[in-house]
Amino acid sequence: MSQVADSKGSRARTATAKRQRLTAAAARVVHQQGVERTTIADIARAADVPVGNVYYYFKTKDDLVAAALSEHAHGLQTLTTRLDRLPDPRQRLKGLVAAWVGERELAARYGCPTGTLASELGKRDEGGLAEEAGKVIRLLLDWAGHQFRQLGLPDPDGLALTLVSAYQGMSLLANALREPGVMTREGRRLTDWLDSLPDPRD
Amino acid sequence: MSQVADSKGSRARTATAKRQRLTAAAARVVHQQGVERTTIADIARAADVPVGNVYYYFKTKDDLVAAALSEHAHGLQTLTTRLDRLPDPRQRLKGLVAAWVGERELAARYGCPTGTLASELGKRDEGGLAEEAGKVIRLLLDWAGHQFRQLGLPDPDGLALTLVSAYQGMSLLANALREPGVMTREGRRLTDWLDSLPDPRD
Amino acid sequence: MSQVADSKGSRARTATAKRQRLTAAAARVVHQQGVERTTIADIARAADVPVGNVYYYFKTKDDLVAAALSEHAHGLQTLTTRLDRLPDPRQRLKGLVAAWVGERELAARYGCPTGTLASELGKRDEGGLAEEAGKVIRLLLDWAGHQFRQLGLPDPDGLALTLVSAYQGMSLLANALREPGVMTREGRRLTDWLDSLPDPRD
Amino acid sequence: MSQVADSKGSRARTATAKRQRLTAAAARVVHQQGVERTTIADIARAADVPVGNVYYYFKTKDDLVAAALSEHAHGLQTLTTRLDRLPDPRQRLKGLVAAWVGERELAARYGCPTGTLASELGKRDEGGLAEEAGKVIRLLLDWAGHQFRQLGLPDPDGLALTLVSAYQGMSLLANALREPGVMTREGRRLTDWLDSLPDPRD
DNA sequence: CATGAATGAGCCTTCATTCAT
DNA sequence: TATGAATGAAGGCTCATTCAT
Repeated sequence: MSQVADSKGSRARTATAKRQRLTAAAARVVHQQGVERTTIADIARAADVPVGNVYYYFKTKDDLVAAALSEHAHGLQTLTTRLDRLPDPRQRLKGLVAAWVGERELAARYGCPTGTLASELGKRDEGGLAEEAGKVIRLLLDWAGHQFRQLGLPDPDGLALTLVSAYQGMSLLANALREPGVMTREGRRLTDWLDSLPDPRD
Repeated sequence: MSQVADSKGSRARTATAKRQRLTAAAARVVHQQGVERTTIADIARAADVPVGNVYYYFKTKDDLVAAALSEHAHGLQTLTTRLDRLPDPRQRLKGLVAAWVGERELAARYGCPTGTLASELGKRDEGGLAEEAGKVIRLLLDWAGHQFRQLGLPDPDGLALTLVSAYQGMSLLANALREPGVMTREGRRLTDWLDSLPDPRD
Repeated sequence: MSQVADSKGSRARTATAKRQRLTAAAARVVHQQGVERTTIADIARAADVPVGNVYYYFKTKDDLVAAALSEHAHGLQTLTTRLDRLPDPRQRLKGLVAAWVGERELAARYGCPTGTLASELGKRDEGGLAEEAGKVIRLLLDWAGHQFRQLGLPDPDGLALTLVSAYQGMSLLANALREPGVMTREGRRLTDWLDSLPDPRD
Repeated sequence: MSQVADSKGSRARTATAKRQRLTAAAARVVHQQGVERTTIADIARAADVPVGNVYYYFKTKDDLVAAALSEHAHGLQTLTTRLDRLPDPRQRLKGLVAAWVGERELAARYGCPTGTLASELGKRDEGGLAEEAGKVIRLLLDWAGHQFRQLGLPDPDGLALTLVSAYQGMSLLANALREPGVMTREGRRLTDWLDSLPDPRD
């Protein structure tokens, strides 16, 4: 009994693992090369999966891109979940900024994964992937808005917009100029800004 | 003789006009569709030039992209030149922000022409087009830095970075969320910020 | 012990049932979609059998097509066996025509199962399936020839050919024109023709 | 002037010739192999055109099939136009039958070009090619109906249906049985039938 | 210089068939 | 026997680029 279960479980586990490998590879390669320049073969190679087999897990290339997107969303949620353990909303926001700065090398090389993806997908008409990318960014906006709200600040959503917008801007510039230092500098500015905000709860 | 001259002149003029039409078309279409999704045929059609003829003016597709890039650089210079007529650096910077907000519909649909281009080109290794895109953004940074410097503010280049970064961020978010309102809101914030900066020259 | 026996028996019965389900599904789906447009997966789905399992019962796709063919042959024999119960050969032939007309909706949508299959398989070189299809049609020719012979008519095989040919023609036209009425009209004509034939036995 | 005209003409002629070659090759190869088993490469090879170039003339494979269909329609009209020169409608109809019988070898090998095409296309849902095939067959029905009408016979369209139906049936059987003799025998029967019809105009 | 046509490499996707358990 | 997964060979189609005139 347990053998059968194990057997099935192992197969399922393998299948899931492969799917996961493909998703992760898609997220990584698409971040690095962009959607259009990324080949199914590229992703298959990165995931060490035969090309033809990719289609067993993802019906189309767009499905893979969607998976990459949700992988980024997942990474985002992992981060915010971790930050949520911090007691103070302001600390959480500063932790977010710190995380961004921590990724400065990647950002300087390839930009923000979600932002560049949204940018590229935004130039499409069909598929609905652009909307999907927008949703991932909204996750971040919502979380940040929640923190600002907890701080009791007026217009928390506006503040979130400013924060996330600053992140996207600094990522894009760091990337365009190939200068991780942009992340450091603007990150510090954001941290200072967060510190400067009053805490009406006092 | 004069006929021949006229003919040549007219041809030359025509030729120049064609080149210009192609450049403008490339800038427009690439902004809308992105580099990879844009076909030489797309640009040729938009410029009303036969496909085969494009290659007389541009040796490769990358040359056309470079032309699109310089077209954006040119547009940028036209704008800053106009703003330079304003007497006050602060007014010039606010004029820049106003210009950005004025393009909010386009930004919400396709993002910042230069920013999205830089983002897409940044995912390439070869060609040097990424560097080219960086240069165009630097033009903007330099101009803004110049204004902040004229205002006598400390760290003018840092302020320029913050300003341009904010622009790229708000364009990307407006685009990702398909909300021109982001441009309006963040534009107002930038204007307020510019107004809030001291003028050490006083 | 009896459990094991039952189990085996049930399995065997199940296995046979599965084979039968696959055969029936193949006949149906191939009739509807044609050989080339039909996927093993299509048939497996229609038979509610896992794809991988199909190959336990049929070594190749062609084997499945052959099974579909013999399924049609079987259906044909079921029909002629039923008609054979009628006392008069002329009644039997008219019964055949009536059966054809009874299938007019299916014929108008997908043509004669055997005829369209023969037509498609006829465009192959290898495999011998074309011959197989020819044999099924010959079954019909033989049966009809037998009836005409019993009627004592001269050239009974020629009459059979004319009859079956008319059936194939009207099926094809009904299908091409998507008009079941063709079956009705030509069926009536065939019935009248059968009635008009003399009965030399009188 | 004439040089330019010639030059353009020659190019146009070449292009047209190539298109024509592709159309003819498509008609031929599709007749022999069927739609699904025919690859673009097959047609390209038969027309001696590089594969990639095919798409300059035909946007999709279906376009090529449509071209093959209209090629058959064209052949049909060439035939009927020739027959129209005969003074008597009955002679024209008998001429049609004779033409069919003349093609018996091809019919025995590959069936009626239009009929088998209609049969294969009829198993599709999309594309509208099935309808197109139906139209080609209607051309034949209409012409035949016109002849019967000129003969002053009652129900001329019904007679046309019977005639064309007989043709499709005998082609299919000749093909399925691989016996050109079927065409001869049934052709003779049709000729006799046409002769047996009264001429109400007498 | 202009232009329709040509070329070929490459990409996404499908599918019959096989494998591992 | 059963079954999800794996594999690899095509096939349709696109497109940057080149050619011939």
